[in-house]
Amino acid sequence: MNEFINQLNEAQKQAVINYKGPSLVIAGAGSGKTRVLTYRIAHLLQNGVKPWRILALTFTNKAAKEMKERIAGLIGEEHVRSLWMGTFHSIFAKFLRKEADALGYPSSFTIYDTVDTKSILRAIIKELQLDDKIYKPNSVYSRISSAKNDLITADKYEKNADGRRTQDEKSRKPELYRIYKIYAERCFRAGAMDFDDLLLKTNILFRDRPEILEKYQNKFDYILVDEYQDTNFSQYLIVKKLAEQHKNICVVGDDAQSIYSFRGAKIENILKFQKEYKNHKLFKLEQNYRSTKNIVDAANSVIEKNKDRIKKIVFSKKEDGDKIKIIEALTDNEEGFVVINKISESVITDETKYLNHAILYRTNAQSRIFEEALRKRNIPYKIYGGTSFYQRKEIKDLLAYFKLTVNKQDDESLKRIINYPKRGIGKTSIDRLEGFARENNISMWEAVMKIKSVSLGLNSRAVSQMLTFAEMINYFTDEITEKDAFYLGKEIAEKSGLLKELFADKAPEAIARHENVQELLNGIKEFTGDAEDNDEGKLLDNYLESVALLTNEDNEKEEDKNKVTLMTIHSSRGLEFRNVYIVGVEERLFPSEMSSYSPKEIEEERRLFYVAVTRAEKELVISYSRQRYRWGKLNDCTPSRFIKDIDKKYVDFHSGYNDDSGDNNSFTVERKKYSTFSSENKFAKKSFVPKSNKNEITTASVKNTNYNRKLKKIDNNTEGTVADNGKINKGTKVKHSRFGIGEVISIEGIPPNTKAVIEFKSAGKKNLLLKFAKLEVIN
DNA sequence: GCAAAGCACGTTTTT
DNA sequence: CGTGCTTTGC
Repeated sequence: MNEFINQLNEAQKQAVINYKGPSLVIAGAGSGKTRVLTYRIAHLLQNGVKPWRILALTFTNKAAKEMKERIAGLIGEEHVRSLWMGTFHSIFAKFLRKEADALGYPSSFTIYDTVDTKSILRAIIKELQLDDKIYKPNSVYSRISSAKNDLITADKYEKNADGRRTQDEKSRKPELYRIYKIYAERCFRAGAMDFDDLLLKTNILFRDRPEILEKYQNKFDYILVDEYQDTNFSQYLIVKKLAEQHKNICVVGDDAQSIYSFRGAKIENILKFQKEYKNHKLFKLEQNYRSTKNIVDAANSVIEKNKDRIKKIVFSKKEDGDKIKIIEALTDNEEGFVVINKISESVITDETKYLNHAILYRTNAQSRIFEEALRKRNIPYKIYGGTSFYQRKEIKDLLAYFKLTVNKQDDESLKRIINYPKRGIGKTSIDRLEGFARENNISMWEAVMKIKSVSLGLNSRAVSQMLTFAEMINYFTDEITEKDAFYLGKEIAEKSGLLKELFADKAPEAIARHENVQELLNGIKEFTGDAEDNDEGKLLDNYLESVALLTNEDNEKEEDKNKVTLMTIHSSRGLEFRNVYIVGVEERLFPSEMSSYSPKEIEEERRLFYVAVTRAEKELVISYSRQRYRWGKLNDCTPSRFIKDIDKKYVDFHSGYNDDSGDNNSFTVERKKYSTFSSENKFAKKSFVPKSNKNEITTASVKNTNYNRKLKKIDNNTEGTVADNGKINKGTKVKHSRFGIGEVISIEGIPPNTKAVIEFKSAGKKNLLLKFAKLEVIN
């Protein structure tokens, strides 16, 4: 009947065409899970189901976007537009705005991210005069988050409904429930919800307002959930309630790839689906289309060590392929060089392109070393994760202006910007304002409105500045419906003085910040498109809605295409690369030290390792180091137990790790190569880079990490002071305006970013960039 | 009220 | 080792 259905194997096909009633699709790694989901939706649409009657829930924006594109490719874009497809958080945020009234919230409620939440918690802990060494904001946060995900409200928590208070008392945090209570009240009063609230409040809404639940039950004929093994209790219950009416629910997932229990995901949800829906259909996708036999079999041999799992046999019909290479390095730096050399070799021999390579690590902190090594070799790369663009100070500042403009109750935003840029409103003034607001149960904004009629002992300048500030925000608010998001956003950036502040500052980091703000404005421009001034859905509040739940850049840029990928294993799930390098595979790092006490958590770490292994199509390299810096201290490391979990017949040892493997020579070779390159470094082997545009390659990928931000600083200022590099070599005696006299110990990097390590007589060892350091050569 | 300097703390993983 | 927060000194 339908052409595209014939592209599927039998199991996939069955999972696509049996769309009535509840179905469980267990999808092994690389077995075409997304394919089944997208074809199933396309099939539904072709059978006359209206797109707006389909709800498809994912965990990432990226997954939703990709699926939309693929469905559009199958049956045309017009069908896709009105699909309800998105993350749990974004879809239910939309519903909550519509139904906000029923919960006593404004429909323009603010969404707090983790950083906002933590800073509020920190403030509450302080107010309650609790010891923040015992009540660490991080652990308090995760405690509250976990309660919310289990649908324990602050009231229930106080009543000790599920024994949480007892637990807290045992761990000497008896006051936790009070923090939760105050936090919840404060959010409510500020008209704000955090991530977990978006799900919790949806549940409360469905519980307390049956007629609203019924409306949404009737709204959707078909419900699909991706990565079902990652749902927490709150999400599980939302899905269950929504599906009650029609029971056309299809959940897709893989218990072997469940890696988010730390944030409340319940692997049981997928395990108990079969009991819960008696007449369900079960589909198992077991053929892996991604990887060679060796890789698939090796992965199987690892996951077999886990007890908790649904039995399935993932298999590949591809060639056997190369064995997995295990590489030992002596230091973390060497690990970086060895891995980057491998990539370089593969690309030079024309076997692969940069985009075929991915470096996967357990923690974001590990990325730095690989960035450095890549940069030294002028290899283009992109980093995912780390501090998101939207969490940068300057971005949060501007967004705070937007938020306050839309929602005046938002105290957090007000505090953030009332004196930024500087208006002469000091900390004491703000504290008093806040104290007054709390005492009178009003928002800080309302307190400003009353500031003239009460005496808080503030100086008159602070008072008048506060009023001017409020006037400005009011002016912005008046414009919301008049101007589109881009126009108003730009106006706010200018009139607030924020752009000016950054522009006036010639410090390199201020320039980078200025550019970031410009980049945000570009993003708004893109959002607004070519819309006329007050088109529906193109206003500032609409933009805020769309941006609140974006964590990482979802828009891959054209220039980012041919680059080596660096990311955590968590964010790699669902992706595939020809060559994969799993790095830092050491005890206490992977598995993480924090999970090493509980067998359950070790199993989760093993699943994580399984995810990493199954990302590779053809070549897989696993590396570990014997020594590694941690918190500035050098530590000895041992290879991870997971390496031993792989059946030996799939593995090639390139190191002395395994004494009986016999061949230690190849590793010696690796190490020699590394030292050769590192010493020749200053001659910059540019021929390795396809287009020789120097450091711009890395500049283009400037995005996330702080390290990257520094790169950006440097590249922005190439016209700064450039020292005469030619004269400065190893051994040269130099004089620095601040550090005094010293001697150059070593030089590295490629001009104009040549770096020197200099030992100063009084100031000690310093790492300096020659183009910035005004050095005087002395004889 | 503001800048510079000192110090504590952190590393899981993310919507 | 870095970052960001708090304290200190003008």
